[in-house]
Amino acid sequence: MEPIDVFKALSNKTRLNILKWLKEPEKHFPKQGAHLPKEVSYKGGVCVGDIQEKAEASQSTVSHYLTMMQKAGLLESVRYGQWTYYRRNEEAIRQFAEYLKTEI
Amino acid sequence: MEPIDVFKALSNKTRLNILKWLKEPEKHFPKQGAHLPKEVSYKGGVCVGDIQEKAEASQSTVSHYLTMMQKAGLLESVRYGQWTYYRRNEEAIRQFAEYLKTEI
DNA sequence: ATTATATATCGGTTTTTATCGATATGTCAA
DNA sequence: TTGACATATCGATAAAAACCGATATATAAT
Repeated sequence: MEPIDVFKALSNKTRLNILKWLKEPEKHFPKQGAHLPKEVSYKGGVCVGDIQEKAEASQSTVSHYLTMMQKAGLLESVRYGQWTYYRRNEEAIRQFAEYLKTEI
Repeated sequence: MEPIDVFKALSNKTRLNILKWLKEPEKHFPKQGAHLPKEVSYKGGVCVGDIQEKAEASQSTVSHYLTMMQKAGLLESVRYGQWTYYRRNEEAIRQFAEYLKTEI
């Protein structure tokens, strides 16, 4: 987890919003998990399409954002069928907050 | 203090270094305060020239960096004669770390 | 097999950021 | 008041990021 990459990922309004939205997925993405059979639930995960709809940017842009945030360590993902579900990587985020507090 | 501006300011290696160096000015800037009469000491402040030397970038670039970091709220400055001294704005940095921990 | 759907990747254009040298501004010393 | 120095700002170019539509890939349904 490179701090610089995390700072870059967070220095964009839409990406910052995505991270915040994913704190309360059920609140911001009402139809969350609609495509998932219950036995494969991925807690807190939201599919790209739902995020795109809310973010109001093109499909390719949002896909790119999510990849970038994942590479930075802020998100993790799982693919179920044709959907990719993204959710926060809470442990990495916690570590980053800790890094900021002590090292910066 | 706009979080986005802070993230942008921190998403550059040199700027991030400057912020870290200023945590221990006496360690990283040996001749710190050399131009200052003792009665006007500005605790933790380092002049632009010393920072530039250490940062190994042009004078205009470093000056620009410092201005940007100040606008973001990470630094504060005072002018003494022909020198501008910059130091960390610890309270703002603490607030930002707190924001990150609770809001992000 | 074909079609439909979701997501990822590609290629290109526009916008922003990085970075420098040159110049302006402000201060000090002779 | 002239000259030297520190810093800030300007103007320009180069590099990187943003962003989109088009296309590729993977899965699912018919």
